[in-house]
Amino acid sequence: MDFDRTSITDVAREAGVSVTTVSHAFSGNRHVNAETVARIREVAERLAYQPSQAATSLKLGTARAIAILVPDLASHFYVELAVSVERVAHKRGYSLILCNSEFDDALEEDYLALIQRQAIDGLVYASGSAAGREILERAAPFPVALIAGGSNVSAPVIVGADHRGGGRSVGTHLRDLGHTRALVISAPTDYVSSDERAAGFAEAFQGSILTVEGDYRRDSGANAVAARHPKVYDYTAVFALNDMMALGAIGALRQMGLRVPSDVSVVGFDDIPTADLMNPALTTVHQPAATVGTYAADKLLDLLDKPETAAIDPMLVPVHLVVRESSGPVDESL
Amino acid sequence: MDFDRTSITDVAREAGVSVTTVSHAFSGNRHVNAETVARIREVAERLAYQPSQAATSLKLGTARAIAILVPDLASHFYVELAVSVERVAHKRGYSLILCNSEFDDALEEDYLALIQRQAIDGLVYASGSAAGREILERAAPFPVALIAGGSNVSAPVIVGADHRGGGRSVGTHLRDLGHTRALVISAPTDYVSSDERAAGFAEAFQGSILTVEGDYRRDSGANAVAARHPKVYDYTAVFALNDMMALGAIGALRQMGLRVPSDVSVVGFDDIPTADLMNPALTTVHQPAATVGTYAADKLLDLLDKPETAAIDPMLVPVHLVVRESSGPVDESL
DNA sequence: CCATTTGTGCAAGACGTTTTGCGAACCCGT
DNA sequence: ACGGGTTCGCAAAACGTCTTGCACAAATGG
Repeated sequence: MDFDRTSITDVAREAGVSVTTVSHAFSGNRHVNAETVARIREVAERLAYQPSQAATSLKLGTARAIAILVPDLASHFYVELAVSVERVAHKRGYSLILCNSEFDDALEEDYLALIQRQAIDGLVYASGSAAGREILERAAPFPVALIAGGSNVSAPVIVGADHRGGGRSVGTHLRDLGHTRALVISAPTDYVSSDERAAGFAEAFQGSILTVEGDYRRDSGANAVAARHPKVYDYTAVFALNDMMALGAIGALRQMGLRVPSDVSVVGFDDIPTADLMNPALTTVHQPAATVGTYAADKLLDLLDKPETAAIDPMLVPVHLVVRESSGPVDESL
Repeated sequence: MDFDRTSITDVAREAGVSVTTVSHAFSGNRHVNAETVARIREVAERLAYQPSQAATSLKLGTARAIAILVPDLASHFYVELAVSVERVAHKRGYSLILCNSEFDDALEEDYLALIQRQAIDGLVYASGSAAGREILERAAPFPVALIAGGSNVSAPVIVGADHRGGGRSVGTHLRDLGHTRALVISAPTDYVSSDERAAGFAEAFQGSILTVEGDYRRDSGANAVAARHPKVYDYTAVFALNDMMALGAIGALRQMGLRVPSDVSVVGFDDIPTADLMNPALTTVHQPAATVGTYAADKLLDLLDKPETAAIDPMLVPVHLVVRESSGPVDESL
């Protein structure tokens, strides 16, 4: 297929030096005359020489790559996370391998094999499944940045948005509006971020709460309210654990002839890019995904690039409630 | 740091066989007794052995990885594309390296170095920049799947959505509605997909067209119409080359006190997941991103996995117009 | 002019696999 | 007991890079 790849030997020959010198010219490991370096650089450029990834990787024991493992790249938060992680990885000379588990434990396990393979030097783990966490424990001293951590798993880098605080601010908001009975559309409970959001909400809301499990998708939000009519299950507010489900809920509410927010208020979580364009504009919790991703990636790469780096304290990134039109005071006339 | 990695030698010792046999047990390259294979498998499992990626890569000359290069992962189309490509890659035993050029030619060049590095076996190139294409030419016989191809660049796999057809259907739709003067909010012209959309539109619309260049973001859509008031620039319809700009345009129109679609119709492109929830619901062109991505990845990997595969004819995936509420007949009373 | 520094070459080993030719056992049926 | 098949070990080479000890020349300093 491909016959001739330009190797370090070719560069050496062309530049009239030994491979030793070429190698040192790049690594800086041994002093090389400035002119020689320049000449080598020029030749390498001309021949489009790049050292074989596999060879350097094998010799140096480093892959110059990290991976990001997310449960659902279709979700806005994870996209923004991946983008920000990719940006710092690239800036620091690492490649980013994308792993999308789609909430499937078996897939997660597949991806985690990249560690044993030494195909990656570090991992940004943003999929909070119980199974995955157990696996992470096994991979013990491996450099991983845990996103949306919380709980009892330890990792060299832990950073997350303040889901509990976010949930709490939603609870407060709704309670202040006069609501006392709410429906929360939750999500698979082995994902800590969901648990935290729901727990924070319960803490602050202090009213009666009915919980229906969703799966983060629009349909599940719609189904949740469709199966529990507000009038019969008696609630005036809905807290969906993400925006998509909130949107689904609003749609279903509409179809039932109910108005948002005069009949029932709906609050989401994430603040997707079009949340402000909805009708009504969605009240939701804004997550600074890029901040989280950038911080996680930077700390993770610090760990890899400068071994003298100490362990880092867990970091909690604040979130904030964005009040728009989908939430309002309870209609006393009811 | 890490002292002991379980190598193939460890597995051999533990299973009481030679490394030769272990290797053959996995590769199937030489017949090995079924019981022996089972024992080796069991031991490997127990020791959590995975062959070193670097070593196999070096020996076999294959990285078992491909990359996807997109201009903007924040855009819905590219996310869906990446997700579908990742799915196929994983299913077929490849890793996917994410490259987000952010419309920056320098970054593209960085990423393309992965090819020389032999860090990837193939590439899904979805960033239609002129510079990138020129680079691709240099990497000549490299297995690349070109997305949104068109134009004159050749590649082993070419697959794209029918942007021209999509643009055409928008043109037809608007013309049939009675519009004769339109504003198109375009995008950097060295990206072929944009050119195609605009060209198709012009073909079918056959009215007077005013073009303003945007950058695919909401703001640029808003700015475009803000700078050209419909009443003074005299148009009754706008075609934005993607949904985000269309949404921006609608917002700006609103702010000018104009109604959509009774005063001016707005059509987008992409059909983002919340397009149907807008107010008004957005008329747009649906792109089957997953179909494109799956096809591209499958064909690309066919090329890598079975060398006997012949070159593939370019494939054009049909798109379709989704008429919703943001477009309507011209108001004759004006 | 001798001592030191600077710049480089040479050769060899290592990283962990995969592959291959050459046997050497062993089992089977006859 | 013999030819043929099955199963496997051994040893060596190879993939492309980095590293290192030793050597040697040229340039520099005193």
